[in-house]
Amino acid sequence: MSGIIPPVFARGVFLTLVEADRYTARGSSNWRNCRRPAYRKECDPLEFEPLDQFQQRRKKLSEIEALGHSAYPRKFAWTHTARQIGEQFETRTAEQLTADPVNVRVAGRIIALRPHGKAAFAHVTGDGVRLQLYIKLDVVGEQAYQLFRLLDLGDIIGISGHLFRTKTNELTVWVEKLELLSKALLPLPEKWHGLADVEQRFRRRYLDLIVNERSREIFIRRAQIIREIRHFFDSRSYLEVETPMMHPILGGATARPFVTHHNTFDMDLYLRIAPELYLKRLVVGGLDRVYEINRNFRNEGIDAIHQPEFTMLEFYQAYSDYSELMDLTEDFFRVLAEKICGSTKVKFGDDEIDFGHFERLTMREAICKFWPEAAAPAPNASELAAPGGPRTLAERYNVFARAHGLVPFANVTKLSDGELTGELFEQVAEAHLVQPTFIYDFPTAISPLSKQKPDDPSLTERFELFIAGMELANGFSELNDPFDQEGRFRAQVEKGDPESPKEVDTDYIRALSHGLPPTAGEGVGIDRLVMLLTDSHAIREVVLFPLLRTEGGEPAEPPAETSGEAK
RNA sequence: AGGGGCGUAGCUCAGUGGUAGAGCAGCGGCCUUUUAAGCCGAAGGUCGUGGGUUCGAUCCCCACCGCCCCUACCA
Repeated sequence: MSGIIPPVFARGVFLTLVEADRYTARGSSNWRNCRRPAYRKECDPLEFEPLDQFQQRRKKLSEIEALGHSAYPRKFAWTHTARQIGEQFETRTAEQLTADPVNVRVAGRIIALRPHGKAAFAHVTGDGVRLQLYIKLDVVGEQAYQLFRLLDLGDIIGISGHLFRTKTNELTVWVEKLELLSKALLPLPEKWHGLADVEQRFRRRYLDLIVNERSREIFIRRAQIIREIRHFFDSRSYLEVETPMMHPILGGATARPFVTHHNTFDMDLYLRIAPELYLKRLVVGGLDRVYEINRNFRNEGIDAIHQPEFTMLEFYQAYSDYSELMDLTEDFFRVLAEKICGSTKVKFGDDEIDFGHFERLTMREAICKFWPEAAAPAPNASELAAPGGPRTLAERYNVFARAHGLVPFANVTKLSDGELTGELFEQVAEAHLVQPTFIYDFPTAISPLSKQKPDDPSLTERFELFIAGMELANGFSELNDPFDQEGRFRAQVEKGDPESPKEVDTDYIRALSHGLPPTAGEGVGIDRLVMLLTDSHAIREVVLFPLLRTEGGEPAEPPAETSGEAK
């Protein structure tokens, strides 16, 4: 999105540039192509801070062209990456490298320069690995050495040469030929401390990735995790599918949506808050096992474990119920931990998460188990199950909360027993669930899409998996009775909350009326899973470009259609 | 949304009610096995933005912008 220099114009500058102001000539219709941040009032010539260094490097670029080198050549035929050189030749001794020379062509970004007059050392990175180069005037020749002198930290170069070992025994390329592959007009962050400012790390993620190895590793590992997820489900005969991200009717979760608009249909659409209802339509359609790795959008708060757009895995399997899914989920997490981290025991902050052992507690058991001592007496499960029991306990909890400066429940009288049970669980138990724990048998009142338990209609066959105090997964035996489903949808609409659906998704009810097999389905928060497996404690560390407010203070203007013709 | 913290050179950070400092990067010079290379020299700043108090504000006060933390919201 940064400025694009029209080639003709750029060429003219490179050939004629002596003073910087030649370059800043404006008014050319070519500038119509110049995309700039919306908060900038006019289309300035391509220039960025630090201006002195930007201009300095631009000057060098024109000098490089004057030497006859292409500024931005098309390609470079490499034989090895920096990583491959390390992997393949690290064991070769200096004698072996002399006796049996290894020739390489390798490309990378310059990250360190140590010139010594007529020779120099440099480090480049390629594929995340550092590689040292040694460049000597009397080896590469006057012309190439002149080019080398015009290079800066951040430039991308390609070299050819052979491997040798220096006095300090570092595997190094003895450079014979050198070419510039891309000039960096802006400097890299400081070489010892890198880019530490969190805001800048997210806004300029490209710099973060160059400079902070941990950041790079997180996203490589994230990709491995996604790959293993696909492997896990593909090998179990699941079909990967893609369902719409723009929904005419809200559904599949309780959340506040983003709204967008389709012009031709003149139709408002919601960005999906969950793919659930579409995936179950597919099971109706005979795709008995489906999964989708999907982006969801929820217009809600942002904190260490919430982003407005986040990635979920959802999968559905016909002829199963939630207890089978809990077993599958244990396998899933254990396999991922082993494959990604090499062990079922994974360090997460001060904790060691053991993916080899999962606890299972009903929601009512969890409330009883973690009931605060100061709010004694602890309830028992039958107290929670009794009509009005959760309300009595919520009131008891509120007495305790007010006495201890905690936030009491606001709407004890308005909420149902089921809703209060959910609230109690969240307040009392959730934060304690560090080791993998399934909480199961959720109240029906907070589970509009799950099937009730045969022996207790106040509860559903639903579970959530908690690890490190975070909700990681949510699964249930899918409600497939269309009459029951319609009734629960209507109840949601009648509630009229901002998070509730505004209308009943009758097509989904119609789909159920064609017959959904007994099906179990589950969603897994991929961002949170990546957090766990990379020891990251903020979701934005595992999302490449987390949402930040627009830089520059002024709200971004929509791009004007006529801006190109305005002059 | 409420409370707290932060914003100083491109980067990482010091600092003070009296016109601002270091290291790295950059610039000029020296240097043919260094690796935080070294040595010499010069430069670089509307101290987030806008108001106010003051003889004088980067510092004190207010508002705004952005980021972080806590709380709230959040299946």
